Amino acid sequence: MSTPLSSLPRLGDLELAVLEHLWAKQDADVSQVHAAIGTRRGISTNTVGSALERLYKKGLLAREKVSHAFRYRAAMDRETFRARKVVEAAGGLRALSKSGLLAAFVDLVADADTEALAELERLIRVKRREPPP
Amino acid sequence: MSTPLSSLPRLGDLELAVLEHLWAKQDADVSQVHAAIGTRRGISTNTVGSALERLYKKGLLAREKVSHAFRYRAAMDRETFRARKVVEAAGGLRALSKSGLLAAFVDLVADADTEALAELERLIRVKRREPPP
DNA sequence: CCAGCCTCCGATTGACGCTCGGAGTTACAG
DNA sequence: CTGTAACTCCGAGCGTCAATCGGAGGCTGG
Repeated sequence: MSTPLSSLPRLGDLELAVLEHLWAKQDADVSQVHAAIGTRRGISTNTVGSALERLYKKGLLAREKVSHAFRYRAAMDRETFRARKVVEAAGGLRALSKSGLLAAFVDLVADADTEALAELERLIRVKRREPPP
Repeated sequence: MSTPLSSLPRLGDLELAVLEHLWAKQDADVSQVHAAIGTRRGISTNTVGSALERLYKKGLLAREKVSHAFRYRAAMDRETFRARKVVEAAGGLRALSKSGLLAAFVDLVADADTEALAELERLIRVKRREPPP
């Protein structure tokens, strides 16, 4: 097990939107994030700043002082974040492998999209060919 | 798509424990659930009853009057519930199939458990052999 | 018919996100 | 070097939601 997988904190709507923006833009400061998603919501710059700071304290963002303002970026990429969420929702990796959940998961993916199933299979084949570290 | 996927309500700790108990025991009334998980927590029977009722109103439990007390049982099985949670966490089936999420998911499973990966592969092969309905 | 158990409403508490103002700090211009 | 403007962050108020439990009212069984 390479990742300890400390559980992800619960996120609100604004926090999610902010995170999404940073995944798209790579990095941004408070006013840029506010311009992108705060104006549309009619909220103040401070509110956006609070969300950024909350996310930073939760370890989901990294930041760096540039002149007198912080520049924020996501601490993990979007796919890793979502994948962790998925594992959490499943009740942990142990639950994933031991219960019938994998089967239920495959059912869902299959129902949605046959191509996704093929892609999943391909990914696994590639993965299994990798030598275990 | 077989599942309509109306989003699952947020559940608290007690509600989760109650649901877990009902998955294990099939069905139970308030005092049985309280005896099983309420006593350990030092909470009153009423509190457990409230949790049961909340879950019922959320549509996660079904119930049936037996004499003057309700008998509760889970409205969906554990695997279905978790699988829905997983889809929700992924941001919908669409996100699951279209983004790199599948790859990240495979990475996580692979890191944790090589056997799970093999099982996943087997499940997919079986699934792909099935004629699409 | 009535004592007793059960259900369910309502009140309270606590956690947490959203929201923003204001205090304190820092950078840059003049 | 000093003032102004911008930025950070604390704290307070509000809303939501789960947990908790008491009490009112209903239904059962004796």
